[in-house]
Amino acid sequence: MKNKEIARIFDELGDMLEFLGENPFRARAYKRASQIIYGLPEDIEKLYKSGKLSEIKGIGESIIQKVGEFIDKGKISAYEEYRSKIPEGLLELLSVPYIGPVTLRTLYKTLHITNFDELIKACEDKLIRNLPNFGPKKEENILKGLLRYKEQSFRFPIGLIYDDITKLLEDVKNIPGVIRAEIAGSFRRMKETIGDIDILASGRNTTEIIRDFTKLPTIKEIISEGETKCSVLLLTGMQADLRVVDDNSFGACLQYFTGSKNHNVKLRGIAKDMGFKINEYGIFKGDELIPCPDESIVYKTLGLPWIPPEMREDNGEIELAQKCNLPKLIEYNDIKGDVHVHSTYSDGGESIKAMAEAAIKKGYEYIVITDHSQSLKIAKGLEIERLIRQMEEIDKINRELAPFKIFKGSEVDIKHDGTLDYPDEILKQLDFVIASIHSGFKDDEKKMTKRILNAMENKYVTMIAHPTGRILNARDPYNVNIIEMCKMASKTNTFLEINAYFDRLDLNDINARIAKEYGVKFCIGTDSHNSIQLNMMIYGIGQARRAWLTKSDIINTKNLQEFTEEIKIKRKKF
DNA sequence: GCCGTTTTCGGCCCGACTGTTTTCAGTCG
Ligand SMILES: Nc1nc2c(ncn2[C@H]2C[C@H](O)[C@@H](COP(=O)(O)OP(=O)(O)OP(=O)(O)O)O2)c(=O)[nH]1
Ligand SMILES: [Mg+2]
Ligand SMILES: [Mg+2]
Ligand SMILES: [Zn+2]
Repeated sequence: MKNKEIARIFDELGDMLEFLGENPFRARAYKRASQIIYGLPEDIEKLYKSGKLSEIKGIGESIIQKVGEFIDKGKISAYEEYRSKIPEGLLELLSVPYIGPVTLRTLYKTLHITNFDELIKACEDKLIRNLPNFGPKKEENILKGLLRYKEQSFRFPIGLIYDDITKLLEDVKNIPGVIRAEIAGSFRRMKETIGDIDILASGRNTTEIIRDFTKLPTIKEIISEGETKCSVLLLTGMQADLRVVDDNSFGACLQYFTGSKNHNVKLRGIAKDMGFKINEYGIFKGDELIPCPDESIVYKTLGLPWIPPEMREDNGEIELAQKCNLPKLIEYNDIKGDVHVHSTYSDGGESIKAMAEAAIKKGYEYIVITDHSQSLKIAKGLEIERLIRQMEEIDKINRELAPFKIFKGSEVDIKHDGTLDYPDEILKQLDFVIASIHSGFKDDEKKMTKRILNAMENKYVTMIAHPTGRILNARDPYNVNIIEMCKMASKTNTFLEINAYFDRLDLNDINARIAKEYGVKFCIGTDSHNSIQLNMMIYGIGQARRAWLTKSDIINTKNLQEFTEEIKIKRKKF
């Protein structure tokens, strides 16, 4: 799929136009198109060839022509033209705090800065302060921005900072005068990675609340501080934004601060057309303020149902809300069991029984124990004899823990030659067989896709785990053809996993939404290697909600009896 | 560049904080 590649080009085209000082709305149109294409629940090439691209709002004649050019020739001439005019590496500086298109243009035109190192040097040589409309503060800020950018330009996986964020929220709630407080931003939308922490609080004396916040011991540096908001750097290097409003505005401000930006822009545009104005303080009809203590009032005033935060990406959710057609998303308490759990038999840290007891504490009815298979030696993969002994132990524990049920499973390696790591006579004895890739990540698309399709064509393979293999901030997805994988999953009744492990989240939101279009059914598994990790389930559910999945799309929302039947279906139909 | 049962031209979300601007532009949320 060329979606990502094309999206990246349009995003850069947007940057180029901003840098060149073109009409900012034109630049924004490219960025908008980039985001639409990135989040497209289909293959852009297919849409282009069937003429359906023009039906998408925000994609017009010029963009379609460029998409066509890229698909046919692998190049976009207008883009190449701009690229030859702008030094490589220059636009990267737009990601540096305090540097926007105007600043960058001045730096380039006057000091001929073209990259990170030259800009650092210019700051150190105190060349910046003398430029027109610049000064010593600006110079100092740019240097700080450069260092911050160098130190930490990546985004945090949501699971990695979940506890820190909830702790910070408690700190805010404990500030005297705070009435209500909530986490907003990408965290509330359950995005897989989080750029910064956004917290909203309500209270009367906003200035004092903000001052108290800046004195918290977890705060390293204040970036900005005013009467309604402040930005700080935490000791962890993360940025946190606090917004404080009167309690009557809490709902409107939560709506604003939850975003996404594109969702807000779309919503505000609709409000405007209807004769309203929305901002973070409320919704206005002329001069009259309609107070919004509750977020749903904002939506209700526009004749819309409340939209779950996970859907607020302007990916079509507002149109659906207008038709009162929002899906009923899977809820965080819908999960009845975990389908991807390791034990000390392979590389897990706790016994089967300990994992089962932790699952019982979470209110689950079942888990599937899925230790690694024999060829995965680094993870203590199970030889066949050990696997058989494990099955016997599971039988024994099941007698003790009934009616809770431990299913016999395995995470069977799809070997480099495309075969599975256990023979069928063994697989058929297992209740739930996971197949997954742990080697040969560099295979080309044809080979990698064939390996995975082969696995799905095995009668006994219940699910493909972490289907694209990506690791957040560490490894790109391997070259699997998502569409072919989805088609085969659907055809063979093989489930695809939404792996909830904090740095996998695989399938991700976009791919899961694509998979649903092809009729795929899912399980959410945590890939837990100890009992605390069972709690990562929420991140997987978050991605499922972001993919608009409902309870019926996800097999491990079924109760024990139904689940027992569901995992037999593929074998019966084969 | 995109869009339109109020428009095919003239709009495109709205506001806070900072710095050097003596009245507001730039960046960011
Ligand atoms: N109306 C409006 N709201 C915005 C704009 N920019 C940001 N917001 C709102 C919506 C965002 O979700 C929220 C927090 O801004 P952030 O920059 O922190 O973005 P967000 O948390 O969505 O993503 P992140 O993970 O931090 O990159 O503020 C804007 O240009 N207009
Ligand atoms: Mg944020
Ligand atoms: Mg923020
Ligand atoms: Zn695993």
